[in-house]
Amino acid sequence: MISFDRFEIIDGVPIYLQIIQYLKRGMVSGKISNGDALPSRRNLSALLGVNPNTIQKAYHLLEEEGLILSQTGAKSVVCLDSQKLSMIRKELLEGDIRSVVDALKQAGLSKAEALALMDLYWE
Amino acid sequence: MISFDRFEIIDGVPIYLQIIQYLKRGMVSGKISNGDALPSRRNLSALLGVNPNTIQKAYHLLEEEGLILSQTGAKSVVCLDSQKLSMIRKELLEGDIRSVVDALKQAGLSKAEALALMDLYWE
DNA sequence: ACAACTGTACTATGCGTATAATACAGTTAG
DNA sequence: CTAACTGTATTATACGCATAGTACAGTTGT
Repeated sequence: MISFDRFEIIDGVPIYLQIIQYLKRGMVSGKISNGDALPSRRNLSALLGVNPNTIQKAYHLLEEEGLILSQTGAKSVVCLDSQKLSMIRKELLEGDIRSVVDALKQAGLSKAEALALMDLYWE
Repeated sequence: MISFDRFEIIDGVPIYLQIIQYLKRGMVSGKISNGDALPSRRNLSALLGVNPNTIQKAYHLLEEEGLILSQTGAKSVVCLDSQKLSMIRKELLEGDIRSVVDALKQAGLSKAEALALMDLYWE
């Protein structure tokens, strides 16, 4: 069963997007694999303290992306292959890096300063 | 006059927050200094293609933070000292770095991989 | 002084996110 | 089989973001 232990809601970002992002990052890291069962919509909503409809929205979008499979009555299940995985990896990492690089450049930092800062904050 | 030449709206993030962030980053980088005049609400709204009320919201919040001064009839003006500046610098950079470090860790990257990726995408 | 600009205020509308409550249909485990 | 769980669907409400339009008060430059 996929765990949401270290999941924390950031406000300002839509919750259903954070859930999708969390699961995709789990897939990229290898913590979540093909065939893994997802928590039920009702369970996860209770665990995270959000509305079941919010979980449904996240799961539904993942289904549309072909990353999970759902059938009425049964638990939803991760549906992943190496091709999908490398797509997600590229999409996620590129987005994360581009946004921080833009931000730090706009703040006037040099590449060296940026790298030093990231090195410092890694712990 | 403060320029918004290289400002581009990202969707998914509230526009008024992007404007605030853009100005703060300009202050941190030194491109925006104490006393600089801001574009009028109407001008900037036309330039960015957004509603004047959206600009007003951003400027109003900056006023509440004490970073700009406005008086009816006259242009708004940046109000900055070295103390405010170091506060903003810390707030901005810490936020940017923390979020990307969290994201990359969650995706299973090592520190070295993260630094290499940032080095690669800096151009 | 006057016209053109400035900041400020207010109402109304639409859209997306999130919540709440309810209902129905299919699976699964005892 | 049956009870408890699953996914799915619907309606209603509330809030924040953004838009549109209008209005008024104060400044600035000619």
